[in-house]
Amino acid sequence: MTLAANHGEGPPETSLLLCEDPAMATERYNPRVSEPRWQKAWEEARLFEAAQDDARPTYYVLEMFPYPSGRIHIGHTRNYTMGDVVARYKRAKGFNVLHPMGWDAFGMPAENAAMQNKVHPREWTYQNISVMRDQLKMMGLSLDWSREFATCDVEYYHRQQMLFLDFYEKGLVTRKTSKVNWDPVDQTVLANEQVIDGRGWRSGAEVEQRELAQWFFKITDYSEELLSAIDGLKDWPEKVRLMQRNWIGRSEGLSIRWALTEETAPAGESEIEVYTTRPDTIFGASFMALAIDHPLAKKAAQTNAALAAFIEECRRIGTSAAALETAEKKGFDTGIRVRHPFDPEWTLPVYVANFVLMEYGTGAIFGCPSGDQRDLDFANKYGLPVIPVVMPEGADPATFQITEEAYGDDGIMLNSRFLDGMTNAQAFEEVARRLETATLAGRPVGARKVNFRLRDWGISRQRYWGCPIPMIHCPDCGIVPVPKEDLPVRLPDDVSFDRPGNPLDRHPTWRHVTCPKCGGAAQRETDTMDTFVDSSWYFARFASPHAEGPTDREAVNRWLPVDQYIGGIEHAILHLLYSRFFTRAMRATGHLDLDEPFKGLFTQGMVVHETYRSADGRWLAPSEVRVENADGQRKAVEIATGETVTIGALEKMSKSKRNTVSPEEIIDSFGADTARWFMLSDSPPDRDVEWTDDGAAGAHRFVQRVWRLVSEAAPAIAGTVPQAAKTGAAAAISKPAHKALKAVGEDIERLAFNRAIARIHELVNELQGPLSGLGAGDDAARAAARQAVEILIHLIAPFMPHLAEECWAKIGGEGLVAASRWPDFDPGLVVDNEIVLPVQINGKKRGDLTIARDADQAAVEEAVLGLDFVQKALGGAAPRKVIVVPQRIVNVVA
RNA sequence: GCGGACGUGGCGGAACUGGUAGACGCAAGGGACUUAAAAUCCCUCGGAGAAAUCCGUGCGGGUUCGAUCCCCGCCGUCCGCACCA
Repeated sequence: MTLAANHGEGPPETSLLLCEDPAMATERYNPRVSEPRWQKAWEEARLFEAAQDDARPTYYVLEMFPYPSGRIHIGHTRNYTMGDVVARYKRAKGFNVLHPMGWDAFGMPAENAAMQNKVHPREWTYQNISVMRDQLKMMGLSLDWSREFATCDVEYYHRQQMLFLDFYEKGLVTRKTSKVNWDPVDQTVLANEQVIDGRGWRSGAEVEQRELAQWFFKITDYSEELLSAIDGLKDWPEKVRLMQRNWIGRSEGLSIRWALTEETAPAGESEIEVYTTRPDTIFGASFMALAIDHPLAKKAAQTNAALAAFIEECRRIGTSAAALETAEKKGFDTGIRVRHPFDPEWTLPVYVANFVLMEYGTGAIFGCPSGDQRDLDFANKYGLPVIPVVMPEGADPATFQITEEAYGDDGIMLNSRFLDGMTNAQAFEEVARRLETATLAGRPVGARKVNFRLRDWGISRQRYWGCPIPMIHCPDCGIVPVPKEDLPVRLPDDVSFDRPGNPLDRHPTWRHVTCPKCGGAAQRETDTMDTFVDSSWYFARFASPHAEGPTDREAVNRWLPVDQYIGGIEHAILHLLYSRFFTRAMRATGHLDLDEPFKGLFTQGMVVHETYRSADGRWLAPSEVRVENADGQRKAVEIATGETVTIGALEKMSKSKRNTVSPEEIIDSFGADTARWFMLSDSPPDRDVEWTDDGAAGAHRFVQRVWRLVSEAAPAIAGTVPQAAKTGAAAAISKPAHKALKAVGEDIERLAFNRAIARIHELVNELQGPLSGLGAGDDAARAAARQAVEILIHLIAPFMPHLAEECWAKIGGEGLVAASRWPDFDPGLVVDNEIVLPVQINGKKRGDLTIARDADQAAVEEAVLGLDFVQKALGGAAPRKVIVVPQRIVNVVA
């Protein structure tokens, strides 16, 4: 049955359930009544507001804040539930917890909505926020709403403009003309990170290359630091650390200056500088290749019409990044020749080639066909020499050849004069050493150089709904920053969205200002900032959301770094790298005193759901489908038509595939606790979880089961003083409770929520019997039961906070569970005096041995050899060996 | 092409540092209660076998008293980067 088909019927509301004894009739737990009640109680007690003047140790847990798209998605709720479990647990452990929430509220969907629905982006955004805030509140999240802000609040972007000006003063902002990724549909510039397979990440349109003057943050100033500091991020997933390392892309090589021959050099040119990571292969060089934008290529084209035509053709074909990736490797011989740095008699042709990138290295390469497949293809196409210079160890230099497949691995040098016989690593050093001391025009020919793949961060966006860049263009003074006292630069309200492009550009008055320097007529910068800027420091603003400056330094230093940050893997590079840069830039400008914003990072999996498709190809929502189980086969039927539906793969919930289940539906049917519990059970939090109605129903059964267990035990334990029992029958109550208490705490610390949940299930299974048979006379059992129930309530509280409060009230607990301390386990109760040791014979388990926990090795060995099945296996012979792993296992080798 | 992760019952998964493989949940089957249903409770649930027992963590080897875990070689799935010189 689908969830929505169940909707309405739902679980019985407050029906009375008849138990064996009518006097014990237990009302079903009704989340629809309980959950709002406890949410109100928490809010009134202001339990989740983090105090600045609190001596307890701080703990900052943060989930990536949502974009206010309109409704909370189920993926959000899983993310926030994880953070909430941590927040509630840490609070119970005595930490002063900061767990804030805000809105990543600038961005294009608001403008798209404005264009489609004639609604102002501001109105659309704040309306969405209001809806989504209510939805989040229904989840029972322990958030500090007093710190809430949206990045489109003028109070927030005002401070962001302050930061921009500070960064500018510090030299961390530049304006440069550069080739940018232009999205022709959204009419805006995209960062490299926003181009996926040559297409805009949002519009899906093929991205074009354009030359534009843009504002950049100089993230490359921190390339080395951002890379090396990754080693210190011990509580980050290895996967993310690796992705960041690859993205920064450090390589060590040599830059080499090649002299042009005098007779072929264009006027005023005398050399080409190339960057290589393989200087060892320099004797395998057979051509040079320049990017089409390389200054020398441009110069040569001035006097060479055919070359100019070639460059123009490449530019035309190569306007989109997608085309670049599939384009054939093509080159054009410029006629220019260079001299080999180790042999002035040896000259090489200089080509202009469409595959050389101006943005990386120096925009020029030397081609070594034998060591690089792309160079080999190029050489074969244009009939250039192929000289093998590196061969696998053990190969014969006399016969080793390269024809169709290049050899790019490590090996031994050949055909390389003074390098022959060296390893390529030795040859690298030798070439570097010699070229560093050789000179050309009075300067060294070669220089060791570290290169990075990372580019500066272009932040200009030709959009309205973003943070205005506080700069002014004066015809006389040039670029002039807006004086800080003139901030904020507010977005105008009266804008139109009837055309694509930037409404700020065509606003009648907004852009016209007087120059702060000369007082003359000047123009405002109409670009706004990339929304990734907004999310690069919001975590710092939460520490002091109402501070006059961007941060209150004392507060931010106190709370940061974020102890546990939780979000999707899709932000492994962009958002996290930008935030790491921003933190450093804010340190450099005196806004805080730390390097790394996020101490612990956790990337959670998605919530996925089956997809349903009708015979005529329509996607069907789960609520439109009934799934039946017939002869062990699952069958889906469209409710409206009765037609059979194809059950498709598990996919991320999406509007297009219609495989969504909304948080409201779930809360309506089962309550927030059930949703929270289900989303964290079964699947490990870093993996995807499949939303199934059966699973949700199972979680709800458990909610009711806990409620029944506690409320049925309540009469027997009300007014009883909790007391653990170490011996006797009551120990069967205390021991599992304390063991679970220890294990669940450890599991939450490790974010192993699925394991914690399994442990709680076990505890309930173990308590079921003893608690249902509680006699009035047995004081020890009642005291132990009281304590075990209190422990159980504390264990479920981070996951199912409303149910925990209801249970707590039921047994007459004082105050709120949300405000109470996590109980301490008794170490004496989590170990048993007698243990059951598995006994193996030749590595296979053949039986058990029950023995005192502290029995020494000899005693264990003796007892094992006395066991019937051991003696039988040995057949009277002495064992060859007996391995006793203390408190683990015994292995008898026969 | 480069880099990485993963592969365990019908399903999601557990198994800590090399020490009882399958915890816990879901699904399924059987039973109890009920006029009936729902709810609840009990039992079964990797494969073969009547049982003893044997086999079993993608496949093939290896190390070890002992391997889901470590090593070597394959196969498969997923992810990231990708003309990076």
